[in-house]
Amino acid sequence: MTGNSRFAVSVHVIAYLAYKAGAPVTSAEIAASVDTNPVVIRRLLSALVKARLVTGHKGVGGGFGMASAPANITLLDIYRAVEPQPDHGLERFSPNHKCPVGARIEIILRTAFFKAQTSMEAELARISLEDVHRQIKPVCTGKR
Amino acid sequence: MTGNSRFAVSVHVIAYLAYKAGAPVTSAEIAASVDTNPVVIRRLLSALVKARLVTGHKGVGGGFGMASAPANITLLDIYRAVEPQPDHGLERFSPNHKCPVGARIEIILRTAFFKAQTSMEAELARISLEDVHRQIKPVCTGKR
DNA sequence: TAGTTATGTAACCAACTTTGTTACGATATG
DNA sequence: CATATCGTAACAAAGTTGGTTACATAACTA
Repeated sequence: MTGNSRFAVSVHVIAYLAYKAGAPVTSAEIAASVDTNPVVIRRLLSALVKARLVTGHKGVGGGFGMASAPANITLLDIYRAVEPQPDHGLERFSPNHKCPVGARIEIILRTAFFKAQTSMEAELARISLEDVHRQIKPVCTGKR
Repeated sequence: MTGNSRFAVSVHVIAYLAYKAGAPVTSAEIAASVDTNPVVIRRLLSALVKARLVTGHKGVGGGFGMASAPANITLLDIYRAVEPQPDHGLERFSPNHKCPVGARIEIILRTAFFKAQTSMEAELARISLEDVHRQIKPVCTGKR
């Protein structure tokens, strides 16, 4: 049970917006789909709006909607919008620089983590919201 | 300050063992290099011994040492030894399955996370402890 | 065998993170 | 003006992490 669910929930949220494309969707409605509190959803949507992935409107008849076509949004866009830069534990890692190992290990680890992270992000960039949406649609339309 | 430092510290620990190759090294000595408590080091070493990356001996003249040549150990071996399988937040994510999005999103996310994780691990597998050791050695030997 | 050194691990604590919740102000609609 | 909705602060409960103490176990030395 390590880490947080912000990214997972955010993908769900945007997938829901794509699913309900057109009409504005309230945080309460999305919360019902995710099974959580509307404030949790609004917190994430706040970050997604700042990243220009989503638009939001207050007041009667307000709610949220996609800011662009699903084909133009990747999972990496969502990941970057809601997750801080991972530090892989280097924040709380300050070895003894008087030891040759302690003096050099940080830059070595930074380099390794950067490669690993870059590779992971490239994989997320290969998946678009359209890919996600395509796997949800059939349940509602096809099959009769 | 997200995540933990187990992997980072573990790489430091094994790099230190490689650096001190031959003689057994105590948890207290490693702790001085990492700048933490010996128990923290022994906790990680316990996992590394179980993964057969490291050997340990009790008693006078005891301590830890590498179980194989640095060329035969990759960062992925260390990662798997000390980190649990990441769940990317799916553990605490149980959407409403009555909603078509909630019903399908879990498997979609699982697939995406698996690809991302696999890609990241492949990158860690490309870095051996010998690569790490090579970047530490020069400080102690060369340059005169 | 006694004394010393070192590991193995349990128990506990403080600090931090994460999520859910209440509350309330701001804003848009009609 | 009344209502719906967002935006965000404040707080609590539960879990994670790293540091610390404590002590049992094991191995070496004399």
